[in-house]
Amino acid sequence: MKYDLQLCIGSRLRRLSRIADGHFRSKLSEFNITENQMTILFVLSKMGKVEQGKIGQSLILERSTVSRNIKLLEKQNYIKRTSDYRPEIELSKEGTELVQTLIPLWEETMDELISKLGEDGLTHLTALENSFN
Amino acid sequence: MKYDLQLCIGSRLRRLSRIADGHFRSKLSEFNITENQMTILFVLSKMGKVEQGKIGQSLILERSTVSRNIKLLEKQNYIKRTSDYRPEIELSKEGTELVQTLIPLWEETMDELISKLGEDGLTHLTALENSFN
DNA sequence: ATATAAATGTTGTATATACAACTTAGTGCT
DNA sequence: AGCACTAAGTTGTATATACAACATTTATAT
Repeated sequence: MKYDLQLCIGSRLRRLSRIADGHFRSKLSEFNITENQMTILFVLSKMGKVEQGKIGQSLILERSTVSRNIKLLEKQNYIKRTSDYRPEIELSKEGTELVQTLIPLWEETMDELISKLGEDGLTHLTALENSFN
Repeated sequence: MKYDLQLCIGSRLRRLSRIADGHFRSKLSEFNITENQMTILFVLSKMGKVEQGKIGQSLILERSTVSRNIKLLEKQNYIKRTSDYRPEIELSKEGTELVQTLIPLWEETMDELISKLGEDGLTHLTALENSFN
């Protein structure tokens, strides 16, 4: 055996992502929103009015994942979209307000995680990302 | 804004895990097996005959996830389990053979990923894990 | 020994993700 | 204009995951 099976990079990253998600999710329990949807709202908050496809490009999410999330967010009136086949998406007033509510919670979670990861943690994470690109 | 929204540790780890999974998955296309199931088979290969719950403890997987995967693996005769309420699980002959087939493919993928991550990559990953524990 | 509590397994529900198939729209070529 | 090609959105299917509800088994307390 060249490597120990415990070293599997796939299962380790899956686990890390489950842990991080759990932290964010625990802050979201009172909102009818998932971590992933929060991320999409944040991206929209940054990008303003954009084609749906841009969201996936920005987060490297599959088209279908974006499509379904957009539908869920629209159902809750957090986003508006034009009726084109390739719609343009933007936050609604409610969505903008929700983002303002979520940001402090998100920041708390980031504080929590960064205090766990330590100063170097983010550096390690960035290093991993850079090598994967 | 205390942090840039792009820094979100949750979405970044989700993305890293999607990338790594993609590498493993591309090697598994000819097998009727997922990355996660492969990991479970590998754990069983290490642990021998164990209670189902030990699998989840080892991989930090939810009971329900383990339960469903065990069912899928049993359907393909890769594992055997006792008929108790808390069954003991072990690889079948087919499962053991599959593991032997998968190990070289898994090693190739690990080589690929490690060549991307570089020497320090694994160190970074380990550092992240240690701080999350 | 029996009742209660704790641990574990299963199942239902909802989202996340990948991938394939299909739809629709836009582009370029002739 | 008409046709082929491409890009993007949607939907279906299957697994991954979380969480809740429920079932079963084991442990504990009296």
